[in-house]
Amino acid sequence: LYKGLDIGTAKPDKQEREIVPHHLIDIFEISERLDVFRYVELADRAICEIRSRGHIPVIAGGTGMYIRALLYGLDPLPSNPELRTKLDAEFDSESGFEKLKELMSAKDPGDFQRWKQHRRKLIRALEVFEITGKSITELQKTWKENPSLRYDVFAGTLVWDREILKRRIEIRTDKMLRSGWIDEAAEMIRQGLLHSPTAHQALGYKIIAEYLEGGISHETMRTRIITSTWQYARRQITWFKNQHPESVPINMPVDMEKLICGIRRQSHDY
RNA sequence: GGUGGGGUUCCCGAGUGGCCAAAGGGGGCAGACUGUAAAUCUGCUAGCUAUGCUUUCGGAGGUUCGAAUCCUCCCCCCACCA
Repeated sequence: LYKGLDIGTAKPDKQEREIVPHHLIDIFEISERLDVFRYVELADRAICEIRSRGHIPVIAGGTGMYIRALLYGLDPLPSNPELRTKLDAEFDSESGFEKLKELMSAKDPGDFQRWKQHRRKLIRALEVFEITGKSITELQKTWKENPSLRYDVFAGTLVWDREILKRRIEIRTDKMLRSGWIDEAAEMIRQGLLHSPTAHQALGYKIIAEYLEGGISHETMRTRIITSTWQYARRQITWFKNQHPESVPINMPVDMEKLICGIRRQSHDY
């Protein structure tokens, strides 16, 4: 989605994009704040446009929450950017967290119990509570109790053998570092990546920043990127295993045929 | 060769007689997840025929009712001196 984070987020390159047109790439500046809701709006629009041309859209990516939100929808929870900015300023810090807990345990004990260790979720719950006077848990019930797919999809979760996956992450990291990731990161940091609202969360850039400041060696940086990527991959495994009943496992690389057949079937349905 | 410091559970690292299968961190494993999600958070992490037992704190002995902790010898590592 973000401009500039080409190597670090492993964007498809020019050649790949000539073969398969990609959407929603480079549509945000790193200084922009992004969230699931906006993503779903944009993805819906892109899907609609692709289908209107008689083509089959393929949703690819590892951001579980975004994909689930696209496929199952979001409950109509309100948001208020100004209020949120205010709440963040007040509570999104070590010291603010204690105040937040006190406030929420008084105002909204249910959500407080649910998220008492989780600063961000508690702030979001407070935001919703301030706007609606209701607990976010209460308002999320529609999705929880009656999840239904918004699109007729064939969904597959790519599953690699763990040892092979680890090895692939290592190879991928080295490849990215050799392709100039460090220079890219330096440039992005110069443009304010570390203080960006959401883009700074892209994996690896903060670790590279530490290396550039001389805090850690090249090898330590490399190892940490590999470890974080691996941990992220594990979170993805958990997510897609438990949050996507519609998805079938595609054992890589042997089940590629299954994936292709699934996509073909969709195209016949059109 | 001499002096000083050190060897702790997968790793780093605390523990200097009982409350120690051993703090804390890392890693690993499992899980959560509705507007910052490549983020954030939670639980478990010696073994077993488990409210107890067995093995574990460099190795071998010893002191003690009781040792990761004290003593002796040995093996390795680091720093400084030569």
